[in-house]
Amino acid sequence: MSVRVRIAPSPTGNLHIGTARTAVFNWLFARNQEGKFILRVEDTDLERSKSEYTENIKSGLTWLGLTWDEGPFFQTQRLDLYRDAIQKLIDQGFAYPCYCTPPELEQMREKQKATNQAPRYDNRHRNLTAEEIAQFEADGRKPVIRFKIDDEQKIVWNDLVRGKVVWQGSDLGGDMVIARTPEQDSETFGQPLYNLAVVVDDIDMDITHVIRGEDHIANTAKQILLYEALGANVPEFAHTPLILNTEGKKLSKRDGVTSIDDFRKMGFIAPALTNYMTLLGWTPPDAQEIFTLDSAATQFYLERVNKAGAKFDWDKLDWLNSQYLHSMPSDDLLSLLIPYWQEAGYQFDTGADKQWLLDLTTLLAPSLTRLTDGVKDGALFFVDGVTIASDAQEFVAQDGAKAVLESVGSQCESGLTLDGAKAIIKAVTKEFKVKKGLVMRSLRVGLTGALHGPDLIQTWLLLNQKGMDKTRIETVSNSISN
RNA sequence: GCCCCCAUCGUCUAGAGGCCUAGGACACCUGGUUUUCAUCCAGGCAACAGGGAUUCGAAUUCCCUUGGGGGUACCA
Repeated sequence: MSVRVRIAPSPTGNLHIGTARTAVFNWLFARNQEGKFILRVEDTDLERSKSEYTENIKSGLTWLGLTWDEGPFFQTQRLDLYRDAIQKLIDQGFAYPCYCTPPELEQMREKQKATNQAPRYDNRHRNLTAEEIAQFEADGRKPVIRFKIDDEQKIVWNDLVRGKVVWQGSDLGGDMVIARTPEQDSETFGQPLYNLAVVVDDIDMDITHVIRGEDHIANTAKQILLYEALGANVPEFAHTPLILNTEGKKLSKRDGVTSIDDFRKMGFIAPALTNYMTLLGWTPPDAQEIFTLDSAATQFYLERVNKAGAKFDWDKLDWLNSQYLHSMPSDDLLSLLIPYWQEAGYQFDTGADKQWLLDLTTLLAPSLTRLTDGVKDGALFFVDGVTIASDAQEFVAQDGAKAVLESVGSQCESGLTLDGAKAIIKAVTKEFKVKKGLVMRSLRVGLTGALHGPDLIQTWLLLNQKGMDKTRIETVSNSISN
């Protein structure tokens, strides 16, 4: 049987890094096994689900390169399927109506906690008589549907990343709710709940491997029972470790930046992000740390996925992102940078300025960690005018600097070449009998207002092509007193 | 509380009984390259949670302790 896996996000928020990482593992596994990767939107929580989040999830997965082979499927469009399954479970005696009210359940749990017992449903309505049911109905109570979970039974599965996992039925919290209270009088039961819907869908979609976060382990035990009651084959399960925050807790929306959208806006690129997410819990056999999704897929095995949670490390992500940015062809990098520059309001013509933009990209590339650094570093080249840093001001106040700048400034002409620039620097060094360092550093201050920056002559050439060198040098030299 | 899972440098990890004096990467520190910053290169610091058991031999197997995490809904 061919492999079929799925990513099943719930549209209650933007695409989360944890969901994305699960998607990565599923995608890699599907690719490795030449199987199918399916997208299913779990929107049975009508209260919290929003279509804008669905769009965000789809665009996020696409941006990351995690394309799906089938779907997206929506659970809200498959309600009949769940309804049939629930009815079947009731008919076959696997499920029954429970008329307990939320306050009653609340009270029951309070009592259990008070006596140091595990809070659970005590299965009190499992064997209601027809008379009792009639009485509840007459009282106007509406039932939820509960699926019987035998306390005595043991649930066992061979987890593909954890090995054998054993669960005791009694530790599952009692008979589980699979359908909510009906909202309309005509209905005998309401909306399906997560565990039921997941199983029905996974059966219907012939899912062979369920790869998901470790936080679902307890659900797996419950779901296996559902598979069996529905007479379906139980798929393989693999529970991946969680991504943890700095405190070592499960990364949640409250940890600030967690949505894929946020990472994109911060200047991370998709290949670096997927590379990093993969590395969080998995290492390729060859120990290579920088790899594409495609190459990882060729050697991806669930058995190599770690068991322990992994803390999210910004430093490592930054490093990976910078590696990608540094090794990328200039025109690729340029096209990534352009949107950021445009958003910053920088004026340029992508046609006429093409070569200039490419040269600028080459100049800036080694200093980029995130694409957003290109905005900061590029300001100098797109925005006229210069502000002088205090240490630069100080440097340029020394003897000779002003004269050097005035001399260089007077020699600035359009059409400056590399050799021309070198010749001017050499001539000025000779003329004033100063060290080359003084000329270079003064010139840097004259051109950029700072003591540090990328290659000076290239910087000069680029500014010259935009006619910004002469006036800038003059502005700075005029600002020097004496 | 109860149940489950997990445990190697600060972080991500390699390690399936002798190859481990525990390897790599990030971060950090030092040096080199550079007019400077960045890049790049070279080097350094730094870990098997603790205790038992098995074994000639344990980071690797087993048990206990400790620590961390997850779950415990008419959320997903």
